[in-house]
Amino acid sequence: MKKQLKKQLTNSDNDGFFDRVYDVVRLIPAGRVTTYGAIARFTGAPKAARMVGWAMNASHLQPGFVPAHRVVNRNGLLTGKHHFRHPDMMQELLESEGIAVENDRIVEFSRVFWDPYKELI
DNA sequence: ACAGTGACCTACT
DNA sequence: GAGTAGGCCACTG
Repeated sequence: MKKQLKKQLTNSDNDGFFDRVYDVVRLIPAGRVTTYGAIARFTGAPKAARMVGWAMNASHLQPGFVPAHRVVNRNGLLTGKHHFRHPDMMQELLESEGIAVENDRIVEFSRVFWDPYKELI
């Protein structure tokens, strides 16, 4: 575990996928959210959404702040809430940023959705 | 070495 | 529309 993470942290023989993922996630403004798929597309691996999820799993070990709570699945569902220190932390973080969450789902998801392609061009 | 498992998504029945 | 299959690739037993 530590070895692999160290590899990514040191960025030695890494193709940069994880780092690009973290970079994009860090660029998500407060009060907006994006999806695993959107990040995967934007980082050049359209079908590697699961890897984005895995990257989020290790995001808390990254240097700096990685707002993993602003990344949800395509339906606006908070599928990753159980991987936070507290299961309800994800929802509370989102609500503290002005995002309404109901039944583990983001209300008005299409309105707060942040598309890297539209915002980072 | 190998098979199973995932914070997922798209595309095809 | 629901259900299935395939893809991505790191990690685990």
